Amino acid sequence: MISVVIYEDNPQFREGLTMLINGSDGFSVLATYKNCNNVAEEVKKWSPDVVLMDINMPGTDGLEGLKKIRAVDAEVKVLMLTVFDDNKNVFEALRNGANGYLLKKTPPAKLLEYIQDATLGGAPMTSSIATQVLKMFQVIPQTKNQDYCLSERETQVLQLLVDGFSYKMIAAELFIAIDTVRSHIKKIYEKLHVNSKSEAVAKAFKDRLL
Amino acid sequence: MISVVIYEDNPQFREGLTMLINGSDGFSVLATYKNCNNVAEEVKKWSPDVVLMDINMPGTDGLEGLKKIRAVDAEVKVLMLTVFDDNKNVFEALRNGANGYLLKKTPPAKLLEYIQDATLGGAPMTSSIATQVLKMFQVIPQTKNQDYCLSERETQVLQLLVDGFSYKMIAAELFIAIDTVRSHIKKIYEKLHVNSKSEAVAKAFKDRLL
DNA sequence: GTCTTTTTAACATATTTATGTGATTTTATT
DNA sequence: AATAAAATCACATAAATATGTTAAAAAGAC
Repeated sequence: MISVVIYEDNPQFREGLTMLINGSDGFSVLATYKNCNNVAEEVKKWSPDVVLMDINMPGTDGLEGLKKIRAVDAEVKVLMLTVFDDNKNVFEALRNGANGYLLKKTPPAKLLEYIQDATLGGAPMTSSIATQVLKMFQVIPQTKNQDYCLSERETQVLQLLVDGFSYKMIAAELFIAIDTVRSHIKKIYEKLHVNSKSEAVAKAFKDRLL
Repeated sequence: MISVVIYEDNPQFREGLTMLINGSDGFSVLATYKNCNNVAEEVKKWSPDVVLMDINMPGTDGLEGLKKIRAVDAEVKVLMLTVFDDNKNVFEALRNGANGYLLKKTPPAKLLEYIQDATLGGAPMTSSIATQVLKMFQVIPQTKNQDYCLSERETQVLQLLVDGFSYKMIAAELFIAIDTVRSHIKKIYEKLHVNSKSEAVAKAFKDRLL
Protein backbone atom coordinates (compact mmCIF):
# COMPACT_ATOMS: atom_id res chain seq x y z
CA MET A 1 0.00 0.00 0.00
CA ILE A 2 1.44 3.34 -1.09
CA SER A 3 0.58 6.13 1.33
CA VAL A 4 0.25 9.69 0.12
CA VAL A 5 -0.04 13.13 1.68
CA ILE A 6 -1.31 15.96 -0.51
CA TYR A 7 -0.55 19.68 -0.38
CA GLU A 8 -2.85 21.61 -2.68
CA ASP A 9 -4.74 24.81 -2.08
CA ASN A 10 -7.41 24.36 -4.72
CA PRO A 11 -10.25 22.44 -2.99
CA GLN A 12 -11.61 20.90 -6.17
CA PHE A 13 -8.30 19.60 -7.40
CA ARG A 14 -7.49 18.41 -3.88
CA GLU A 15 -10.75 16.49 -3.67
CA GLY A 16 -10.30 15.08 -7.15
CA LEU A 17 -6.81 13.86 -6.39
CA THR A 18 -7.91 12.32 -3.12
CA MET A 19 -10.79 10.45 -4.72
CA LEU A 20 -8.61 9.22 -7.55
CA ILE A 21 -5.92 7.91 -5.25
CA ASN A 22 -8.17 6.49 -2.55
CA GLY A 23 -10.27 4.86 -5.25
CA SER A 24 -7.29 2.98 -6.65
CA ASP A 25 -6.07 -0.36 -5.38
CA GLY A 26 -2.81 -0.14 -3.48
CA PHE A 27 -3.01 3.61 -2.89
CA SER A 28 -4.22 5.54 0.11
CA VAL A 29 -4.34 9.22 1.03
CA LEU A 30 -3.32 9.76 4.66
CA ALA A 31 -4.05 13.48 4.80
CA THR A 32 -4.50 16.59 2.70
CA TYR A 33 -3.49 20.16 3.48
CA LYS A 34 -4.16 23.42 1.75
CA ASN A 35 -0.82 25.00 2.65
CA CYS A 36 2.70 24.12 3.76
CA ASN A 37 2.81 26.17 6.91
CA ASN A 38 3.40 23.13 9.13
CA VAL A 39 4.71 20.75 6.55
CA ALA A 40 7.68 19.55 8.61
CA GLU A 41 5.57 18.30 11.52
CA GLU A 42 2.87 16.92 9.26
CA VAL A 43 5.23 14.86 7.18
CA LYS A 44 6.93 13.61 10.32
CA LYS A 45 3.57 12.67 11.80
CA TRP A 46 2.25 10.71 8.82
CA SER A 47 5.51 9.37 7.35
CA PRO A 48 3.94 8.93 3.93
CA ASP A 49 5.65 7.16 1.05
CA VAL A 50 4.93 10.04 -1.29
CA VAL A 51 4.10 13.72 -0.91
CA LEU A 52 2.25 15.44 -3.72
CA MET A 53 3.16 19.08 -3.52
CA ASP A 54 1.57 21.88 -5.45
CA ILE A 55 4.07 24.59 -6.40
CA ASN A 56 1.78 27.59 -6.27
CA MET A 57 0.15 27.95 -2.90
CA PRO A 58 -0.63 30.92 -0.70
CA GLY A 59 1.55 31.25 2.39
CA THR A 60 4.48 28.87 2.28
CA ASP A 61 4.69 27.78 -1.34
CA GLY A 62 5.63 24.37 -2.64
CA LEU A 63 9.29 25.15 -3.12
CA GLU A 64 9.63 26.34 0.47
CA GLY A 65 7.63 23.33 1.56
CA LEU A 66 10.02 21.03 -0.26
CA LYS A 67 12.99 22.61 1.48
CA LYS A 68 11.33 22.22 4.86
CA ILE A 69 10.62 18.57 4.16
CA ARG A 70 14.18 17.91 3.05
CA ALA A 71 15.46 19.57 6.19
CA VAL A 72 13.86 16.82 8.28
CA ASP A 73 13.43 13.89 5.89
CA ALA A 74 15.67 12.88 3.01
CA GLU A 75 13.78 9.69 2.22
CA VAL A 76 10.16 10.59 1.53
CA LYS A 77 9.46 10.95 -2.17
CA VAL A 78 8.23 14.38 -3.11
CA LEU A 79 6.48 14.96 -6.42
CA MET A 80 5.95 18.54 -7.45
CA LEU A 81 2.72 19.49 -9.20
CA THR A 82 2.37 22.52 -11.37
CA VAL A 83 0.16 24.04 -14.00
CA PHE A 84 2.96 25.47 -16.09
CA ASP A 85 6.42 24.15 -16.69
CA ASP A 86 8.10 27.24 -15.37
CA ASN A 87 11.79 26.91 -16.03
CA LYS A 88 13.03 28.52 -12.87
CA ASN A 89 10.77 26.55 -10.56
CA VAL A 90 11.68 23.28 -12.22
CA PHE A 91 15.34 23.97 -11.75
CA GLU A 92 14.98 25.04 -8.14
CA ALA A 93 12.74 22.12 -7.25
CA LEU A 94 15.12 19.56 -8.71
CA ARG A 95 18.05 21.22 -7.02
CA ASN A 96 16.29 20.95 -3.70
CA GLY A 97 15.71 17.25 -3.94
CA ALA A 98 12.31 16.87 -5.56
CA ASN A 99 11.86 13.33 -6.84
CA GLY A 100 9.72 14.25 -9.79
CA TYR A 101 7.86 17.04 -11.45
CA LEU A 102 4.39 16.63 -12.94
CA LEU A 103 2.02 18.86 -14.78
CA LYS A 104 -1.45 18.96 -13.30
CA LYS A 105 -2.98 18.07 -16.62
CA THR A 106 -1.36 14.63 -16.39
CA PRO A 107 -4.07 12.02 -17.01
CA PRO A 108 -5.17 10.11 -13.88
CA ALA A 109 -3.83 6.75 -15.00
CA LYS A 110 -0.42 8.27 -15.67
CA LEU A 111 -0.47 10.04 -12.36
CA LEU A 112 -0.88 6.80 -10.43
CA GLU A 113 1.86 5.25 -12.52
CA TYR A 114 4.15 8.17 -11.71
CA ILE A 115 3.44 7.93 -7.99
CA GLN A 116 4.31 4.27 -8.03
CA ASP A 117 7.38 5.00 -10.09
CA ALA A 118 8.58 7.43 -7.44
CA THR A 119 8.26 4.85 -4.67
CA LEU A 120 10.40 2.49 -6.74
CA GLY A 121 13.22 5.00 -6.89
CA GLY A 122 12.33 6.48 -10.23
CA ALA A 123 12.18 10.16 -11.09
CA PRO A 124 8.94 10.62 -12.94
CA MET A 125 8.44 13.75 -14.93
CA THR A 126 6.15 14.69 -17.73
CA SER A 127 7.90 14.87 -21.05
CA SER A 128 7.62 18.63 -21.33
CA ILE A 129 9.43 18.92 -18.01
CA ALA A 130 12.04 16.43 -19.14
CA THR A 131 12.59 18.54 -22.24
CA GLN A 132 13.27 21.57 -20.07
CA VAL A 133 15.70 19.59 -17.97
CA LEU A 134 17.60 18.54 -21.08
CA LYS A 135 17.80 22.11 -22.24
CA MET A 136 19.36 23.13 -18.95
CA PHE A 137 22.05 20.55 -19.49
CA GLN A 138 22.81 21.85 -22.92
CA VAL A 139 23.07 25.44 -21.82
CA ILE A 140 24.94 25.28 -18.56
CA PRO A 141 28.22 23.48 -18.99
CA GLN A 142 29.76 24.65 -22.22
CA THR A 143 32.98 22.65 -22.38
CA LYS A 144 34.86 25.36 -24.21
CA ASN A 145 37.98 23.48 -23.34
CA GLN A 146 40.38 25.61 -25.27
CA ASP A 147 43.84 24.19 -24.87
CA TYR A 148 46.60 26.64 -24.14
CA CYS A 149 49.19 23.88 -24.03
CA LEU A 150 50.40 24.63 -20.55
CA SER A 151 53.17 22.30 -19.48
CA GLU A 152 52.74 20.17 -16.40
CA ARG A 153 54.76 22.53 -14.26
CA GLU A 154 52.93 25.56 -15.61
CA THR A 155 49.58 23.99 -14.83
CA GLN A 156 50.82 23.30 -11.33
CA VAL A 157 51.91 26.90 -10.85
CA LEU A 158 48.65 28.23 -12.23
CA GLN A 159 46.76 26.04 -9.81
CA LEU A 160 48.69 27.55 -6.93
CA LEU A 161 48.02 31.06 -8.22
CA VAL A 162 44.32 30.22 -8.31
CA ASP A 163 44.62 29.00 -4.74
CA GLY A 164 45.89 32.40 -3.70
CA PHE A 165 49.58 31.61 -3.30
CA SER A 166 52.13 34.40 -3.66
CA TYR A 167 55.31 33.88 -5.67
CA LYS A 168 57.20 33.29 -2.45
CA MET A 169 54.73 30.67 -1.28
CA ILE A 170 54.79 28.91 -4.62
CA ALA A 171 58.57 28.77 -4.52
CA ALA A 172 58.44 27.24 -1.05
CA GLU A 173 55.70 24.81 -2.06
CA LEU A 174 57.54 23.55 -5.13
CA PHE A 175 61.07 23.81 -3.69
CA ILE A 176 62.29 26.11 -6.44
CA ALA A 177 63.70 29.62 -6.52
CA ILE A 178 61.35 32.56 -6.72
CA ASP A 179 62.96 33.58 -9.99
CA THR A 180 61.97 30.24 -11.41
CA VAL A 181 58.42 30.92 -10.36
CA ARG A 182 58.63 34.20 -12.19
CA SER A 183 59.86 32.40 -15.28
CA HIS A 184 56.96 29.99 -15.23
CA ILE A 185 54.43 32.70 -14.66
CA LYS A 186 55.84 34.80 -17.46
CA LYS A 187 55.41 31.82 -19.76
CA ILE A 188 51.89 31.20 -18.49
CA TYR A 189 50.94 34.80 -19.21
CA GLU A 190 52.25 34.48 -22.73
CA LYS A 191 50.29 31.33 -23.34
CA LEU A 192 47.07 32.68 -21.85
CA HIS A 193 47.50 36.10 -23.46
CA VAL A 194 47.17 37.94 -20.16
CA ASN A 195 49.46 40.15 -18.15
CA SER A 196 48.44 39.95 -14.56
CA LYS A 197 47.85 37.35 -11.93
CA SER A 198 44.19 38.07 -11.52
CA GLU A 199 43.57 37.85 -15.26
CA ALA A 200 45.25 34.47 -15.29
CA VAL A 201 43.13 33.32 -12.37
CA ALA A 202 39.96 34.59 -14.02
CA LYS A 203 40.88 32.84 -17.24
CA ALA A 204 41.55 29.62 -15.38
CA PHE A 205 38.00 29.70 -14.06
CA LYS A 206 36.33 30.89 -17.24
CA ASP A 207 38.03 28.35 -19.44
CA ARG A 208 38.01 25.61 -16.84
CA LEU A 209 41.73 25.05 -17.18
CA LEU A 210 42.14 23.22 -13.89
CA MET B 1 4.22 7.68 -40.05
CA ILE B 2 7.25 7.94 -37.79
CA SER B 3 10.47 7.02 -39.59
CA VAL B 4 13.38 5.54 -37.71
CA VAL B 5 17.03 4.79 -38.38
CA ILE B 6 18.80 2.37 -36.04
CA TYR B 7 22.46 2.21 -35.01
CA GLU B 8 23.17 -0.98 -33.10
CA ASP B 9 26.05 -3.40 -33.41
CA ASN B 10 24.36 -6.44 -31.88
CA PRO B 11 22.60 -8.21 -34.80
CA GLN B 12 19.96 -9.85 -32.66
CA PHE B 13 18.93 -6.72 -30.87
CA ARG B 14 19.03 -4.84 -34.16
CA GLU B 15 16.73 -7.36 -35.80
CA GLY B 16 14.43 -7.43 -32.82
CA LEU B 17 14.09 -3.67 -32.80
CA THR B 18 13.48 -3.55 -36.50
CA MET B 19 10.76 -6.15 -36.36
CA LEU B 20 9.10 -4.49 -33.39
CA ILE B 21 9.04 -1.08 -35.03
CA ASN B 22 8.13 -2.22 -38.53
CA GLY B 23 5.42 -4.39 -37.09
CA SER B 24 3.74 -1.47 -35.37
CA ASP B 25 1.21 0.80 -37.01
CA GLY B 26 2.55 4.24 -37.72
CA PHE B 27 6.21 3.27 -37.40
CA SER B 28 8.74 2.37 -40.05
CA VAL B 29 12.44 1.56 -40.02
CA LEU B 30 14.22 3.25 -42.92
CA ALA B 31 17.62 1.68 -42.35
CA THR B 32 19.83 -0.03 -39.80
CA TYR B 33 23.59 0.24 -39.33
CA LYS B 34 26.00 -1.60 -37.13
CA ASN B 35 28.32 1.36 -36.56
CA CYS B 36 28.44 5.14 -36.76
CA ASN B 37 31.35 5.51 -39.11
CA ASN B 38 29.28 7.33 -41.74
CA VAL B 39 26.47 8.54 -39.55
CA ALA B 40 26.47 12.10 -40.87
CA GLU B 41 25.85 11.12 -44.48
CA GLU B 42 23.41 8.39 -43.55
CA VAL B 43 21.23 10.63 -41.44
CA LYS B 44 21.31 13.28 -44.15
CA LYS B 45 20.31 10.71 -46.74
CA TRP B 46 17.34 9.24 -44.86
CA SER B 47 16.19 12.28 -42.89
CA PRO B 48 14.45 10.11 -40.30
CA ASP B 49 12.21 11.45 -37.58
CA VAL B 50 14.08 9.52 -34.93
CA VAL B 51 17.49 7.92 -34.60
CA LEU B 52 17.93 5.08 -32.15
CA MET B 53 21.57 5.11 -31.16
CA ASP B 54 23.34 2.46 -29.16
CA ILE B 55 26.00 3.91 -26.88
CA ASN B 56 28.47 1.04 -26.93
CA MET B 57 29.56 0.22 -30.44
CA PRO B 58 32.89 -0.72 -31.95
CA GLY B 59 34.51 2.00 -34.07
CA THR B 60 32.73 5.31 -33.68
CA ASP B 61 30.65 4.90 -30.54
CA GLY B 62 27.21 6.32 -29.93
CA LEU B 63 28.42 9.44 -28.21
CA GLU B 64 30.68 10.33 -31.11
CA GLY B 65 27.86 9.43 -33.46
CA LEU B 66 25.55 11.82 -31.63
CA LYS B 67 28.06 14.64 -31.96
CA LYS B 68 28.45 13.98 -35.67
CA ILE B 69 24.70 14.06 -36.13
CA ARG B 70 24.33 17.30 -34.20
CA ALA B 71 27.06 18.83 -36.30
CA VAL B 72 24.87 18.52 -39.38
CA ASP B 73 21.31 18.26 -38.05
CA ALA B 74 19.86 19.93 -34.97
CA GLU B 75 16.32 18.75 -35.61
CA VAL B 76 16.34 14.97 -35.82
CA LYS B 77 15.42 13.35 -32.53
CA VAL B 78 18.15 11.12 -31.19
CA LEU B 79 17.38 8.54 -28.52
CA MET B 80 20.33 6.92 -26.84
CA LEU B 81 20.14 3.23 -25.97
CA THR B 82 22.25 1.63 -23.33
CA VAL B 83 22.51 -1.47 -21.20
CA PHE B 84 23.68 0.31 -18.07
CA ASP B 85 22.85 3.76 -16.82
CA ASP B 86 26.44 4.89 -16.76
CA ASN B 87 26.56 8.27 -15.13
CA LYS B 88 29.25 9.81 -17.28
CA ASN B 89 27.72 8.72 -20.56
CA VAL B 90 24.30 9.98 -19.57
CA PHE B 91 25.71 13.37 -18.76
CA GLU B 92 27.75 13.63 -21.92
CA ALA B 93 24.90 12.46 -24.12
CA LEU B 94 22.46 14.97 -22.69
CA ARG B 95 25.05 17.72 -22.96
CA ASN B 96 25.48 16.92 -26.61
CA GLY B 97 21.85 17.24 -27.48
CA ALA B 98 20.41 13.75 -27.09
CA ASN B 99 16.63 13.89 -26.92
CA GLY B 100 16.23 10.96 -24.62
CA TYR B 101 18.03 8.12 -22.96
CA LEU B 102 16.60 4.62 -22.74
CA LEU B 103 17.72 1.38 -21.19
CA LYS B 104 17.68 -1.54 -23.58
CA LYS B 105 15.56 -3.55 -21.19
CA THR B 106 12.70 -1.10 -21.78
CA PRO B 107 9.59 -3.15 -22.65
CA PRO B 108 8.57 -2.97 -26.34
CA ALA B 109 5.30 -1.15 -25.72
CA LYS B 110 7.11 1.53 -23.72
CA LEU B 111 9.76 1.83 -26.36
CA LEU B 112 7.24 2.70 -29.04
CA GLU B 113 5.63 5.15 -26.69
CA TYR B 114 8.99 6.77 -26.03
CA ILE B 115 9.78 7.05 -29.73
CA GLN B 116 6.48 8.76 -30.33
CA ASP B 117 7.06 10.97 -27.32
CA ALA B 118 10.36 12.13 -28.81
CA THR B 119 8.73 13.13 -32.11
CA LEU B 120 6.24 15.22 -30.14
CA GLY B 121 9.03 17.21 -28.54
CA GLY B 122 9.24 15.21 -25.35
CA ALA B 123 12.40 13.98 -23.69
CA PRO B 124 11.73 10.36 -22.86
CA MET B 125 13.98 8.64 -20.41
CA THR B 126 13.62 5.59 -18.28
CA SER B 127 13.07 6.38 -14.67
CA SER B 128 16.46 5.11 -13.57
CA ILE B 129 18.06 7.54 -16.01
CA ALA B 130 15.82 10.33 -14.80
CA THR B 131 16.95 9.57 -11.27
CA GLN B 132 20.57 9.99 -12.31
CA VAL B 133 19.76 13.25 -14.00
CA LEU B 134 18.15 14.54 -10.83
CA LYS B 135 21.19 13.56 -8.83
CA MET B 136 23.39 15.59 -11.15
CA PHE B 137 21.26 18.60 -10.48
CA GLN B 138 21.60 18.18 -6.77
CA VAL B 139 25.34 17.81 -6.89
CA ILE B 140 26.56 20.24 -9.49
CA PRO B 141 25.19 23.68 -8.90
CA GLN B 142 25.43 24.26 -5.18
CA THR B 143 24.07 27.74 -4.88
CA LYS B 144 26.31 28.42 -1.95
CA ASN B 145 25.27 31.98 -2.37
CA GLN B 146 26.92 33.20 0.73
CA ASP B 147 26.23 36.86 1.00
CA TYR B 148 29.19 38.99 1.84
CA CYS B 149 27.08 42.14 1.82
CA LEU B 150 29.15 43.96 -0.76
CA SER B 151 27.80 47.40 -1.47
CA GLU B 152 26.82 48.35 -4.99
CA ARG B 153 30.06 50.19 -5.60
CA GLU B 154 32.11 47.38 -4.12
CA THR B 155 30.41 44.87 -6.37
CA GLN B 156 31.17 47.10 -9.32
CA VAL B 157 34.83 47.34 -8.37
CA LEU B 158 35.09 43.60 -7.82
CA GLN B 159 33.59 43.05 -11.26
CA LEU B 160 36.29 45.22 -12.79
CA LEU B 161 38.99 43.35 -10.85
CA VAL B 162 37.60 40.10 -12.26
CA ASP B 163 37.72 41.65 -15.71
CA GLY B 164 41.44 42.24 -15.26
CA PHE B 165 41.43 45.99 -14.62
CA SER B 166 44.29 47.53 -12.66
CA TYR B 167 43.60 50.09 -9.93
CA LYS B 168 44.47 52.85 -12.36
CA MET B 169 42.08 51.52 -14.99
CA ILE B 170 39.29 51.14 -12.45
CA ALA B 171 39.78 54.72 -11.33
CA ALA B 172 39.55 55.89 -14.93
CA GLU B 173 36.55 53.70 -15.61
CA LEU B 174 34.61 54.94 -12.60
CA PHE B 175 35.88 58.53 -12.65
CA ILE B 176 37.25 58.35 -9.13
CA ALA B 177 40.70 58.74 -7.59
CA ILE B 178 42.96 55.75 -7.37
CA ASP B 179 43.02 56.12 -3.60
CA THR B 180 39.28 55.67 -3.59
CA VAL B 181 39.73 52.48 -5.53
CA ARG B 182 42.16 51.36 -2.86
CA SER B 183 39.61 52.14 -0.19
CA HIS B 184 36.96 50.08 -1.87
CA ILE B 185 39.28 47.18 -2.47
CA LYS B 186 40.47 47.22 1.10
CA LYS B 187 36.85 46.98 2.20
CA ILE B 188 36.17 44.20 -0.28
CA TYR B 189 39.10 42.20 1.06
CA GLU B 190 37.81 42.58 4.58
CA LYS B 191 34.38 41.39 3.60
CA LEU B 192 35.64 38.44 1.57
CA HIS B 193 38.34 37.56 4.10
CA VAL B 194 41.11 37.64 1.53
CA ASN B 195 44.21 39.73 1.09
CA SER B 196 45.09 39.77 -2.54
CA LYS B 197 43.49 40.60 -5.82
CA SER B 198 43.71 37.11 -7.22
CA GLU B 199 42.15 35.60 -4.12
CA ALA B 200 39.27 38.02 -4.46
CA VAL B 201 38.86 37.11 -8.13
CA ALA B 202 38.98 33.40 -7.33
CA LYS B 203 36.39 33.85 -4.60
CA ALA B 204 34.15 35.79 -6.94
CA PHE B 205 34.11 32.83 -9.28
CA LYS B 206 33.88 30.13 -6.64
CA ASP B 207 31.04 31.77 -4.77
CA ARG B 208 29.36 33.13 -7.88
CA LEU B 209 29.36 36.64 -6.52
CA LEU B 210 28.86 38.33 -9.86
C1' DG C 1 74.02 13.14 -31.48
C1' DT C 2 71.54 17.04 -32.40
C1' DC C 3 67.55 19.82 -31.84
C1' DT C 4 63.65 21.42 -29.15
C1' DT C 5 61.13 22.09 -25.15
C1' DT C 6 60.94 22.31 -20.38
C1' DT C 7 62.62 23.52 -16.11
C1' DT C 8 65.66 25.74 -13.65
C1' DA C 9 67.94 30.24 -12.11
C1' DA C 10 70.01 35.13 -11.58
C1' DC C 11 69.85 40.18 -11.96
C1' DA C 12 67.66 44.59 -12.66
C1' DT C 13 63.90 47.80 -12.42
C1' DA C 14 59.49 50.10 -13.05
C1' DT C 15 54.91 49.41 -11.72
C1' DT C 16 51.33 47.69 -9.01
C1' DT C 17 49.46 46.15 -4.91
C1' DA C 18 48.59 45.77 0.12
C1' DT C 19 48.19 48.06 4.37
C1' DG C 20 47.80 51.79 7.72
C1' DT C 21 45.92 56.09 9.28
C1' DG C 22 43.07 59.88 8.63
C1' DA C 23 39.34 62.80 6.90
C1' DT C 24 35.28 64.83 4.19
C1' DT C 25 31.01 64.35 1.77
C1' DT C 26 26.69 61.77 0.48
C1' DT C 27 23.13 58.98 1.32
C1' DA C 28 19.93 56.51 3.92
C1' DT C 29 17.55 55.44 8.45
C1' DT C 30 15.42 56.50 12.51
C1' DA D 1 18.44 66.39 13.89
C1' DA D 2 21.25 62.67 14.95
C1' DT D 3 23.30 58.44 13.57
C1' DA D 4 25.13 55.11 10.62
C1' DA D 5 26.72 53.40 6.44
C1' DA D 6 28.73 54.22 2.03
C1' DA D 7 31.62 56.70 -1.00
C1' DT D 8 35.06 59.82 -1.64
C1' DC D 9 40.13 61.31 -1.33
C1' DA D 10 45.12 61.95 0.58
C1' DC D 11 49.72 60.51 2.15
C1' DA D 12 53.05 57.07 3.21
C1' DT D 13 55.56 52.78 2.75
C1' DA D 14 56.70 47.90 2.54
C1' DA D 15 55.82 44.10 -0.22
C1' DA D 16 54.59 41.87 -4.36
C1' DT D 17 54.25 41.77 -9.19
C1' DA D 18 55.38 42.48 -14.20
C1' DT D 19 58.86 42.76 -17.59
C1' DG D 20 63.33 42.31 -19.80
C1' DT D 21 67.56 39.88 -20.63
C1' DT D 22 70.30 35.96 -20.26
C1' DA D 23 71.62 31.24 -19.60
C1' DA D 24 72.52 26.50 -17.95
C1' DA D 25 70.85 21.80 -16.85
C1' DA D 26 67.38 18.13 -17.92
C1' DA D 27 64.23 15.61 -20.64
C1' DG D 28 62.19 14.05 -25.02
C1' DA D 29 61.93 13.67 -29.98
C1' DC D 30 64.07 12.84 -34.43
